[in-house]
Amino acid sequence: MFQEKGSYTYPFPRPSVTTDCVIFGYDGKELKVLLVQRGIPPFKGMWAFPGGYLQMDEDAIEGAKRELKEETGLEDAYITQFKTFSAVDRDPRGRVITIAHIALVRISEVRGGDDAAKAEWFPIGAIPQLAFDHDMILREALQALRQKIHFEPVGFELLPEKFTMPQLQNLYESILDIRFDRRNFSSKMLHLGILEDTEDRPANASNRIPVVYRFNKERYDQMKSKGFKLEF
Amino acid sequence: MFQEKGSYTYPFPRPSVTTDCVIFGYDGKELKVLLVQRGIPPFKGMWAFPGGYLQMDEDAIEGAKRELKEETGLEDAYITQFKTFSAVDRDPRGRVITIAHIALVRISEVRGGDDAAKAEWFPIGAIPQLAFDHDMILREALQALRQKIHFEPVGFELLPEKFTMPQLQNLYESILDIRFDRRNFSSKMLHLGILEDTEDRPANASNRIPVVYRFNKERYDQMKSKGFKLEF
DNA sequence: TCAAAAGTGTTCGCTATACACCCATGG
DNA sequence: CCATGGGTGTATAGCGAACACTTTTGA
Repeated sequence: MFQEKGSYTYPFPRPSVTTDCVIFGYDGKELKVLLVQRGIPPFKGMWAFPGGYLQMDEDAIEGAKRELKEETGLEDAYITQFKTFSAVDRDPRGRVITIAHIALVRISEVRGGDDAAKAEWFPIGAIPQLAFDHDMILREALQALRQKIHFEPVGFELLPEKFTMPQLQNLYESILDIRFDRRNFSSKMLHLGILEDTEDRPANASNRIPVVYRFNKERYDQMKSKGFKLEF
Repeated sequence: MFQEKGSYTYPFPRPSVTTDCVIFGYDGKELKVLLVQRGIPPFKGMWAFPGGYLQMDEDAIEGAKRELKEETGLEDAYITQFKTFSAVDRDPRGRVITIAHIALVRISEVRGGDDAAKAEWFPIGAIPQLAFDHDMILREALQALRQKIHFEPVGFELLPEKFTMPQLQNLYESILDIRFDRRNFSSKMLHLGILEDTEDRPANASNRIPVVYRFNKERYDQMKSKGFKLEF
């Protein structure tokens, strides 16, 4: 898969091209991102998004998926390109442009990476100092995620298959950093017609047992193809 | 500005990186795009978006602006990155990825390009066969423009400084390919509070003289910073 | 006076919002 | 029986959509 190291010569200079993955997860309390600690200079010891060189036989999404799999073991998570960062001096080693992606994963399904690199989940509100221009990338990724959640049911990629209305609400509140009224949130969600009552009633903590829902993707795709807009 | 031709050697292969510009314009009737006809293979004789190699001392937006200026003479048009295309086989000459941009210009302000290449405006509904994967790029650019116009006042970049309500409506209808009710469109627009009556009353054709408006950018920025959403 | 284009206001239904009480469970 | 958390309905206001007639101008 990887190219042999060797010697590649071109008549004009070329930048290196990498893909980076801003991997979002949700632990039931907060929105988090997965970061890896750099073991080598530049920015040794600082944290960064998983990423690496784009191979000659893969496109950007494939590259990002490869990075995601190396870091989390996941093969079919939600992943989407969101912006390419190309500032001339963003990497002190030379001209490197990066095609940045957003991935949404269930933290519970993540296993340790193949990489030796130390990886860790950080809450969105407590991000350590980041390498390169990754603080800017994170800002823009968050903004893109917030935009997206208004029109696409992306939240469900972050929750387990079965979830309760309070969990869903808490996720939306974590992502958008605003509070919703319980009654209004619930009725708006239910009226969208994309949630399915699983009839599951698992024993809970010391309080009333919540209804457990599942996201009905078929229904959503069907409604979308008939031209309805989600708009949350 | 351009690198000297020479010999640049790297330990790993690198893709070429280009920027492309989907340049939209509006002639008062239809939404159009500016295309240039390719004079050399591959795809000789077919049409393509203005674009070219990213230089080592410019970032993607600068590259796109440079291409835009070469083709139209314009230096300060609206321009924004929208997606990077990186399919392995998108260019038969080798691995080339392109950072695609959308530019919005006033056709009347465009002058012939520096390039010898033949450039021409094509209505969105009558696009000739395009080189490379530019048909896909156009589809996605249109989609991005349609998304954007719901939340940002991008339409004004395509109209002359002074315009009438029917012109503005026709532009929206051209971009979104739907019809609006005159009364609803007008009142919705006016209630946004971002249009200013110029008091101009130019002689017209054989009918009632319309009110001439101007986009009040200061007002818009002010409202935006106070957290209002446009939503059209 | 006619044709063409532009201006304008009202009604209705839906949706967003604000808001308070009851229910189920475990301790 | 109490504390905790979850479920539910109603009233109001504002916005989007539907809809028709009048005004201005030049020919």
